[in-house]
Amino acid sequence: MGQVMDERLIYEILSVVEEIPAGRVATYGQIARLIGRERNARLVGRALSGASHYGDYPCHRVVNHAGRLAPGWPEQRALLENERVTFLPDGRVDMKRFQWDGGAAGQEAR
DNA sequence: ATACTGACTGTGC
DNA sequence: CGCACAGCCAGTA
Repeated sequence: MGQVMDERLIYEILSVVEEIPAGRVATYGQIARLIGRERNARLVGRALSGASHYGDYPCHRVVNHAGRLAPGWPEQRALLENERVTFLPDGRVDMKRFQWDGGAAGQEAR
């Protein structure tokens, strides 16, 4: 079957996603930068759209830089709330509080 | 091959 | 910080 982008890329992305701690969220660009593809943030989203096909990954902890959740996946909000992630009245995640440090240790949620 | 779309981001105001 | 616009990459028509 065919197409799916390089499995290597999928593996790198999922490898990072798997590292996201519960109660925290990461942005597509953040993940893209960690795998050396900062300009491929959109590709990360596309890859995650089929991540479930590769196994169980906390792809619900990945949101865009605005804290907006993935369209067509309202269930994502419940998954995050279940991890103590609070939402703003606008329906966005409070990135200031829940954005993952992404490897830059030293930062912790208060 | 070109055009449009999308789980995106950065910059300017 | 919020809105508008441009840039970017891959898939689909």
